[in-house]
Amino acid sequence: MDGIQPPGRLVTLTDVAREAGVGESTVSRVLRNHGSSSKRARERVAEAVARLGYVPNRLAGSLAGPGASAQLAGVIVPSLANVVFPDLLRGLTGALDAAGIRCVIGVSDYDPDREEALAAALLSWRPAALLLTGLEHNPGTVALARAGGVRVVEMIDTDGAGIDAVVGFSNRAVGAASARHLVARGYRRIAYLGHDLRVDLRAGKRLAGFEAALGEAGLALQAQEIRPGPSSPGSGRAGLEALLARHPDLDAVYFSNDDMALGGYFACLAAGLAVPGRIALFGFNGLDFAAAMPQPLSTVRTPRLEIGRQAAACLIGEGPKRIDLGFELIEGATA
Amino acid sequence: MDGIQPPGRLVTLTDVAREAGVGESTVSRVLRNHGSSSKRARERVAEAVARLGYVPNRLAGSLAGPGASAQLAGVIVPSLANVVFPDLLRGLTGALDAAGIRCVIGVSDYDPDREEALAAALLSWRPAALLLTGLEHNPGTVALARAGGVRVVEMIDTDGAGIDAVVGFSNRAVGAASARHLVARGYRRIAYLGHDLRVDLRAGKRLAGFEAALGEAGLALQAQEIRPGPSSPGSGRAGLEALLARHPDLDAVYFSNDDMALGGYFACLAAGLAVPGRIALFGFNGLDFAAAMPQPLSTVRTPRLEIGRQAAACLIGEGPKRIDLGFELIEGATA
DNA sequence: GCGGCTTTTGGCAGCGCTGCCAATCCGGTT
DNA sequence: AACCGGATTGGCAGCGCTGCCAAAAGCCGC
Repeated sequence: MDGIQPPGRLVTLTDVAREAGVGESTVSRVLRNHGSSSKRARERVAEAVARLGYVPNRLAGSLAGPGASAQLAGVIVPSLANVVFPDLLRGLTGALDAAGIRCVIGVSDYDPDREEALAAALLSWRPAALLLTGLEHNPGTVALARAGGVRVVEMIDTDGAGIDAVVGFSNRAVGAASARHLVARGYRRIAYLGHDLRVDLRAGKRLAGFEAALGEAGLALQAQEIRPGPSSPGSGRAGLEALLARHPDLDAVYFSNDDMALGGYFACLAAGLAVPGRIALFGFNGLDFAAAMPQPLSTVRTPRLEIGRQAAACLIGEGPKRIDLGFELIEGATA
Repeated sequence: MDGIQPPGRLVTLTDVAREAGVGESTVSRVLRNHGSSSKRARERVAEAVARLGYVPNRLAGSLAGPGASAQLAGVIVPSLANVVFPDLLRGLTGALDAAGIRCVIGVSDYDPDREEALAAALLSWRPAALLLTGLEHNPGTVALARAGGVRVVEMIDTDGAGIDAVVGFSNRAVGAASARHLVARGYRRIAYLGHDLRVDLRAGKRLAGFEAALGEAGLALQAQEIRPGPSSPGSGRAGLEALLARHPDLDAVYFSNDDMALGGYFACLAAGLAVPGRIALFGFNGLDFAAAMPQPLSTVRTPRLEIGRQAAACLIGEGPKRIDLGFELIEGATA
């Protein structure tokens, strides 16, 4: 398999051509199944490839080809700690795989400057597309994306104008729907419990939509608890405990996401507070565990995988520029 | 920023050289900060780069350089649905970022053939390293990895021989430690509840270690429930319900991971079964939520991020070939 | 103002591949 | 037997960059 190569040098297409006794162009054509070639040529090339263990060098291939690399996609996500983004990647890689496109990933840690640096770094691989999260970016990032000569897809958020293609749902609408649900269920003394909003702008948009809808119902947020650091069940539990200590009269809490809500639920279990009788809980994301809870979590299911898939479709088959995939409110039993 | 380029062509190093009034080699040297250059040259190049919005083409750079691309790492994980792998990626990207190395990812869906195809696809980008999950691969994958002329790092599992470098912990030892813990706590009628073992070989190794340790204590697994599909809280809940229906006399359950265990905990809450009085639960992974539960989950914390970091170190600074990062048994309150 | 030295510079080949084009081949015609 | 159109083929330039090397520039002391 690994042949008798002088260890320093890998097998090249030229080696294959020599071994197969055909020209380089023939090998190239056969391997890419592009243009015409005789059965005999195909067989000889296949044999030589197997014999030498040839692995094409796409660096060279992409450089020589016309549109530079059309085989890589640059993806920048703010985090990998939040299930949302791996789910997004899952949808992406799944759909891109079939097209032979690989994802090169960058993690911005919710830092726009880092995002910009990553955009430049990823563009230097001349990807077919640049996939960003959200609509808010540094001017420099936008300039890079525009000048990069690549398709740009902004994922998850549709509340605002995008650079090129946008695939996601309206976070404002999610917040509004969540508020309307709580109001309709009769909750009046409602608080918000979230993680750092300065970094997670989409959570901020949900909250804005939530407050707006509350306002329309003549209500206002009774309290707001913002926990430092990333969202987590631990943070949600501590947050709800803190919130209820300060505002014992609350009857419902809107969490920035399901992880926080799960922590809140644990806090209620631990303190023996009836859910939703004493306090109602409402999440966001519709994660797996939400449905498995003794009382299914009331939340909003977001089409994370589908966003990834549609984003992939956007770079392959020139789909529409703007796709709103909506969301689904899950009534659950906690609110 | 995006200059006055004819839209088809991106700015090249030659353009920068012309704009700056210096030679191409000078631009190259300045940009890579390699070799000596005058202050004046550096300034002129910097200006030209900014003026033209130049983004280097690493495809070309890597092709021209000596060791092909040393700036990409190919990573193959079996799944992105299990938090473990995003965590791994998180550690990896974090550590690799500083070195300017980007990860190209492939998701094998626990399929060795797919893994092999992905290995070939990733190697075609001439990465500096190939990072695999686990130690079990197709012969073809191993051959590719060896012939690829790249550093190979196998992550997570240390129970067996690796191709090149191995970073992880012993899954067998985790299983054994978990069993000893349960035995020491007095549990005797112990069952295993997991997801499909044929695909998740590491879960199988944990179970093997678990059963071996049980055997040493003169005990045997009372029952075993394998749920189809991936692990999830929903699957864990349904699994525990099924298990207890068949074997009401169980006093402890070892889950394939925390997600499953969380589902089991929910099942107990829903059925009003005392944990650990009526039934003890033991997980694996040490996820965030485990500590936030009303009763902290008894589990084993695995060094997922650290595995990623050490794997990164393996490709940068020629670290040791084999790193066992161990694990930590968390006593919790559920077992 | 001139060697002798170091620093800085530009030209150019070539990394492995693909696209283009001209050459060759094949089978059937005339 | 010479001829024709399409299928198949190989040669070679060139993608954008880096490494090498020789040339040019700068610097020192005399």
